[in-house]
Amino acid sequence: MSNVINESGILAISTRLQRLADSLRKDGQQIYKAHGIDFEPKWFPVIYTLYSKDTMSVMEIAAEIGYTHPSTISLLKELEKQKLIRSRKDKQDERKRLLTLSEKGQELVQQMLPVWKRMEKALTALTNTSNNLMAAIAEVEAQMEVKGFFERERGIR
Amino acid sequence: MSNVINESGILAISTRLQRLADSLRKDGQQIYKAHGIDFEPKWFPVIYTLYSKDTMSVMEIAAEIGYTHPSTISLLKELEKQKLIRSRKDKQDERKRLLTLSEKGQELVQQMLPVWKRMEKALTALTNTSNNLMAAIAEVEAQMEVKGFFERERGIR
DNA sequence: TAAAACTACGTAGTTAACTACATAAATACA
DNA sequence: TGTATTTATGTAGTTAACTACGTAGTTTTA
Repeated sequence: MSNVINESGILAISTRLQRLADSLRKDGQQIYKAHGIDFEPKWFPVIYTLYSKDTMSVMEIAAEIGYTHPSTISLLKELEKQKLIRSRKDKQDERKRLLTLSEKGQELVQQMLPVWKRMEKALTALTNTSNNLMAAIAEVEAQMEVKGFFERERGIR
Repeated sequence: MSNVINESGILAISTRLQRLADSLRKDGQQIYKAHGIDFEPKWFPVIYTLYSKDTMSVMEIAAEIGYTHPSTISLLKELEKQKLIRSRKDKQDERKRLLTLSEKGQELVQQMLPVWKRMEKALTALTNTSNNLMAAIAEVEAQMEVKGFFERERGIR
């Protein structure tokens, strides 16, 4: 599979990253299902953020999970439909909408905590090879902060 | 940025991979534009494959680049619209459609070759940290072949 | 203190992949 | 040899992110 793409090497890195992300997300979906939990992997960043921080506005959540606010809003809509979160207007600033986990959301998190532990173990086993994937991602993210791909290419003599 | 997601660690790995893939693809777009080249990063796998193998059918290309055939077909459509590739029916097997680079496509590849070299250098500089990202991806892909995320989670005691 | 600028949120439409299903040609087999 | 199966391609609709743009509060400033 993918002989030419492997040969073309690093130029196809974005394709490879995408593919890996996809298959991990799909397996995640299957795992929740296998545990009888009605939860989508894409909801994790929002739910985990609200579990950690209790109450946040739309923009704060978006910044925290690193998504744009429209993407965040559509996730929040789904989560409200699932009754996993609740929202109310901020009395101090009427522009803001404050989000919290609902009772159902908190119960679901409690139910998921042991599954998250198992997933962590499985992912650690999967990715703890001689070049550690999580570490590599963090390192590349740091390199990008210093100087992005675009700037680097421009600087090649 | 993304404090809670970094804390939640490996569970958000698919989100992190996705985000990295996205920003590299976007920078890629900018780089082509900066060189006055009318080319989308997503076209790279197909174009590079046809450049290497000369003539291939739809299914062969899909298998080669690791995409589903509908995704491949829609890429091929765009590329035909751009007149970068040409297609003809296979005389031996009337079901098959054979694709090749057009003259314009071959010229564009020649124009892109030096840019690809520069991109390779920039990407190598960006990703060659102590945990090498390309190596890490290859290692994790190999681990997934042995045993996927789903099977591993199921096996946790 | 009214106008300008900014911030928070929302909607519409796009993108780039996917799955599910349909059709036509080629091949296998009863 | 005609029917069933497989293979190659195509279409329709979905998904999960995005950008662009609009509106309504809040804050700054002339």
